[in-house]
Amino acid sequence: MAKKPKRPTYAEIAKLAGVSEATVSRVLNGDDKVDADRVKAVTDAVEKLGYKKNRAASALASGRTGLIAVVIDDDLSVFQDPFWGTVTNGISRVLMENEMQTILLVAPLEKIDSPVAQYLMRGEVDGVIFLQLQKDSLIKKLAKQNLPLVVNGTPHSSNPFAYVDSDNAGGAYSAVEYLVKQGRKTVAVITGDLTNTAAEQRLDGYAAAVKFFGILESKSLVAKGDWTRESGYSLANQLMAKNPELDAIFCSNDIMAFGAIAAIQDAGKSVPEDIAVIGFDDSFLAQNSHPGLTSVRQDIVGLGMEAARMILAMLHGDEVYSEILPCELVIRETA
Amino acid sequence: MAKKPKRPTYAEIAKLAGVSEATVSRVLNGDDKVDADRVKAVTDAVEKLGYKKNRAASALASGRTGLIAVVIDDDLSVFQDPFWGTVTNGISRVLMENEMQTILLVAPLEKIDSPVAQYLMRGEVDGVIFLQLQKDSLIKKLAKQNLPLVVNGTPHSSNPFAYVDSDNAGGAYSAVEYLVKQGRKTVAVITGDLTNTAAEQRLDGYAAAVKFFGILESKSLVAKGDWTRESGYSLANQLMAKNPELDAIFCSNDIMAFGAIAAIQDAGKSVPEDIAVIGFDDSFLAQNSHPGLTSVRQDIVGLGMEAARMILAMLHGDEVYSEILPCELVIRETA
DNA sequence: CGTTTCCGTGAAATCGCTTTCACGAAGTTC
DNA sequence: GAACTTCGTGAAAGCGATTTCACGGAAACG
Repeated sequence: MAKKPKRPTYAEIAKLAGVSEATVSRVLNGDDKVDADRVKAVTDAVEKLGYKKNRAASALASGRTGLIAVVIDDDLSVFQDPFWGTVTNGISRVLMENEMQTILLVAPLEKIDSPVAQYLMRGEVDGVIFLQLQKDSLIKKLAKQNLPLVVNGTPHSSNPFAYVDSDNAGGAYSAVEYLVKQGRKTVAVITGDLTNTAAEQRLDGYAAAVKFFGILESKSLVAKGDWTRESGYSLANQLMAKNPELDAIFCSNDIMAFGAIAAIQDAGKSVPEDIAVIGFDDSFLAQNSHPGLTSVRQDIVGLGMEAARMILAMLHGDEVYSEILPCELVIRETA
Repeated sequence: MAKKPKRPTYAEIAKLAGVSEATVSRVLNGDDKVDADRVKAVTDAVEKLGYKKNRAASALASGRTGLIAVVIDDDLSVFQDPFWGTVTNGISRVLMENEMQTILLVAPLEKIDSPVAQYLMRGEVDGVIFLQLQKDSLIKKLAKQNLPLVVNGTPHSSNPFAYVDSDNAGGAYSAVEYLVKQGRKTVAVITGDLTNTAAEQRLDGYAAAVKFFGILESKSLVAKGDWTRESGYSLANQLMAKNPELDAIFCSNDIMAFGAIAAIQDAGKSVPEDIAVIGFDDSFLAQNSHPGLTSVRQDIVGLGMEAARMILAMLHGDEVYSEILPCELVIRETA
């Protein structure tokens, strides 16, 4: 057991500052109607004693725990994808700066009455950030309880909660725009699993750019993938077979892009000379591959930081609106 | 603000069970010397009321927060590597099962008096798990305070704290063993940054196997890398130049293995026909590359789970010993 | 049997902070 | 200048558990 170095309490501060404990509390919680001299006296005393609030006592008295839960649905793969780790990093950073604690909940959320769900509903945390969309029913129920809540990723329908997401459509658009400006005429797309809003939006961005720049629009240029390398490989083969003119492929993630590149090379063509390839995510993979993959980068840490800021704003009672963060095309060798 | 659904307290349980609050506390905290009938009465009441302890109140009264901190030194790259996310996943899972909360601290730990360090020393958590080795001074100071503490990774010297790590040496050994059994005669190694104990151990494992199986030992077969793809590439070239007989390379991580493979192929040789390559980590990269990389897999989730179990044991007052988890060779196409 | 130990139990104090409430001083109103 | 507000402040009552302490009865001892 850790030995407890006796920490100062309100009693000592109050004595040293010559005020009541109530006033100490007011000062420390930013109540504005306290005489300036007293505020000074208290802050000085706090400084001098190196005082830090006891979170447990504070939580007990106020009912606010100072905890924000980050919920990750634990279907194995989740944290294997560095994406979520990075988002969490951003969240943690912002919360810490604001004296809030990030507590991590990795668990299957299948049922609305799972232990985690109950935990959240019990008011053990001041707010929740969901990484990726969960069962809507749970989220709605929590929202109804007025528990501050932010979701990472765009929901399917209009929803009673705020979310943050990358500008998937914009990112896809800029990838296609770049390809066109490089002189590519026939740009295909390999989508992700379209039940996923991110995949949908990336396809929308592609379609919008194709239309805007007036290059060939064709159903045969749209291949529906499922995020896997295999789908990238086989769909790239199909695309090449159906479209002899094909000179560029935009893939909705990096993994599929690698599959596509392999297919292109196996077909005896070269990247980017014959066919340019752009991925999405600017993953570790993209950065460390050979040739370097041109890819759309999301501000992943930013997603986390923004989610955290939104939660803090909600806690503060402010009105909060969903946010879309811009993406950026990172140009390497494949396009 | 979340509305607080009024939760039951000891008072109600005590009334319903016909005992004092003190007894309720005893039952709920597993004090064994309580009359069996009363235990039954209390547990029944708890069940019936759907009671859950208020953590803040409990923490305030007992001085135990129920929180375990997971500390990650935030030098950017950290959570980019899915390794730590996965470890954290394991930790969180075990702690949650034991009604403990995982709080995430992502912050630069440079100074011993950083905010995070102070936070930890202030007794805001019951225990700490460090992901990767931190400044020894901080850890030692915390250990001196008797704060339960587990480190992921092997420390350089004997230390006053417990750690968990993978059997790096064993993993490397088994990789070389496999290569030898496949008939390879001249096996080189590309090490990681040798100031790192994991890199050191992997090299030791390689050396032990080379000696044991009686294959060629030579300084020219040991190339000192730094974990990067570039080092893998250039060192593989050097190795090939110096050793015409070279027919296998064991790399201390997957990234360098990919660099090596690129070098081999650029030299007009093929993998694994001419030269076999084995990596370490069995990363996402290894699983999704083409050709599939043969690599040494660590039980990453296991590392986290074990660390969590160790912390719990310490909290329980048990003697705890460092643990080394076995690695497993995953055979794919490159060897 | 009388006396001493041992044990399970409840009353009450306590943990450290927040918040309500009432009070007196100062500021307004007519 | 009486009556009414407004405002900053401290006393004190919680928040909901844990833990100390003392008590009475049962068991053990002589």
